Amino acid sequence: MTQEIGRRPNIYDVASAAGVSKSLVSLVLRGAPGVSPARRAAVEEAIERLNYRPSRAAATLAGNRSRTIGVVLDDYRNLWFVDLLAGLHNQLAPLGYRVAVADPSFNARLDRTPVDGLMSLRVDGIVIATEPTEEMFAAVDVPAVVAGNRDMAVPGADVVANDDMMGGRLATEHLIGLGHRDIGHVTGGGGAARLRALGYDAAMQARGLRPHIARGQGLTTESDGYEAALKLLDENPSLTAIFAANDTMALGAAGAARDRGRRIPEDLSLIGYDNSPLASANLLRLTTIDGRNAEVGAGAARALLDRSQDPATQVRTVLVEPELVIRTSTAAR
Amino acid sequence: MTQEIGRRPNIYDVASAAGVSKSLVSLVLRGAPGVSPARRAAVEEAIERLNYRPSRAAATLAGNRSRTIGVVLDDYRNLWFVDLLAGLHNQLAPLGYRVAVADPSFNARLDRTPVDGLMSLRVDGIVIATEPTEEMFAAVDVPAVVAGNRDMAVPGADVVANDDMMGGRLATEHLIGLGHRDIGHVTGGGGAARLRALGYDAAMQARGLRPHIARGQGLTTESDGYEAALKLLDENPSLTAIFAANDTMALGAAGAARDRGRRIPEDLSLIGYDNSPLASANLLRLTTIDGRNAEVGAGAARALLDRSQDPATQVRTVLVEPELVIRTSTAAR
DNA sequence: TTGAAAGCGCTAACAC
DNA sequence: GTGTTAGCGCTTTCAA
Repeated sequence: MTQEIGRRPNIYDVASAAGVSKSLVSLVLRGAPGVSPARRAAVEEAIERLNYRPSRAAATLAGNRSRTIGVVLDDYRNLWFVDLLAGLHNQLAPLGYRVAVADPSFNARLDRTPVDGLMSLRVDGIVIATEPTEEMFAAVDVPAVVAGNRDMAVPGADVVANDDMMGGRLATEHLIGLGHRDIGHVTGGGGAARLRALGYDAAMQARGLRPHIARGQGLTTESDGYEAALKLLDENPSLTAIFAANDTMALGAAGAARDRGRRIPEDLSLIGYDNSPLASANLLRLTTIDGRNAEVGAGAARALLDRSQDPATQVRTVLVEPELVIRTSTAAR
Repeated sequence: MTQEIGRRPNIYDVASAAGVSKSLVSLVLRGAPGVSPARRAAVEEAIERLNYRPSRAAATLAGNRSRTIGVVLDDYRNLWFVDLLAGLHNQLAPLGYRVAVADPSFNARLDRTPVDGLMSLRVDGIVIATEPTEEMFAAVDVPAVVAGNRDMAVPGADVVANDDMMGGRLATEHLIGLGHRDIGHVTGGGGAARLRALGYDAAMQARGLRPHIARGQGLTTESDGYEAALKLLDENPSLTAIFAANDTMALGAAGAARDRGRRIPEDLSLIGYDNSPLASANLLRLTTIDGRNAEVGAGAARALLDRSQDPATQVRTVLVEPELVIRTSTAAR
């Protein structure tokens, strides 16, 4: 053991411990074919014995690519992204790619936008899972895909999303199918909510029903849902059903219903959107629309890989079909 | 503009565009003092014009440190970590450090443990915000701190946590103070839950009250809380209050109460733990214990910085005092 | 199938 | 206050 104490082993240490050259070690690390089993075993044994971990910094620098995909997230509090990340990871991990998450609220002050941090990491692609800003996409110069429907288009970026308008229609038609006629909608800010509201509106109009839409002060939080639902219930006492733009707002709406003495589903049917962990909670057992975010994530990964192979690919939009998930927060009138 | 198209600008490009040497650029990047205002402005202008983003890979490799702190997270679904990250970030960002998150469920298959990935990133320190495993801390060779109380101790790592036992006592004493005598506790797996249960037990014993503890099949999820609370309510119909080991389990308990026809707080008082976003939802308005996770995060950051300055520092445990947050899920008997 | 050697873009120590 | 230079630990030709 000639290795100094305290120094981290590097590829040379492994190579000499295994009695091979460092290129050979590099090949083994990347699982390249055509390395003799004996040498491969020797290298693996040396890696294990020295507790060697390759430096990603060196690999990124030398290879001029990080094998990392960056994801720009909105807010950890809204759980819709969990399946998105899982879907991304499932596609990407087998190819040796990693996922790095950037939250706009963190690492601020170090970078002007979360994208800056990812560019400094030399990510090979970016998934924008938030409402994009001009500043943000000005900084991007790798393949990018926008996950989810947004108000603003990012030039040159593919879009992979669930079909929010169809989802809004599905939700509304479910309520209509249960016999409801006075159906309110609780909406918020952002492209997805806008489309869900359009779907709601289309379904109502198609049946000649009058739409009732309300929104809170902010975006799509629980308290926005609460506020908006109160407004709806107070202005339209005959309402028998509410469609909330997402599960978090539906939680708020459930609070409003409770505060107005309306039982769910006996007095008021409630449907959400996202099929987040919240929806399956026993207190809510919320009927909701599943945007199939894992498939959105997988689609985003594929779009990124396609585009990095051929940057000139036509920009496209991929829409995943949402599904109705029936629980017990909705009932026949 | 002699720069090739397509190539990313590097520090040389900036230097020559600004008419200075590359060390000067490096100094400006790190905000070093003692650079003349004129040259600093020239460098900043060049950075802006070329849209230059320094390569973190190169900086890490050359500087032999990444200025990044790694955080190992449990599960995105449980929101207790949100404030922890904020606290970490607030301490670290002014010093130019970044935070990288590793989720055990992601990036699996690439690494044996999430720690491997962070070591490959050459993080300067690690915050373990999950139940540690032997495999995990065998791989760590940078300063480490465990955030939160855990079953297993990590040798050489500081611990920063809220005082879960005191919190358990606080919660229980709040209920006792409201006149409750038949108080049940819903618990789960992990070190924090164990200590919270001890606090509950101590408070009950101190008043000569008989403890009733139940747990679900799994760890500390909503459905575990639901199951355990059902058990509690069915076996002890005289129960007038429940203390749940965290807010997520409290949500489950609220579902169980509803299913057994118990109104909160009229028929049953309910208290949670964590003061997560869930607790402030209007449907719950949950009285809870605030573990002050932002301060835990800040403490973890300080512990890491202290230890990297002097690795021989005595290992210590820092306990943050939890606080009772009263909402309307608890009421006098 | 394996080895040698040239960088990748930066930091830090030192010289001026 | 500013410039020069030697690596950091890898990947990637290219040759053997």
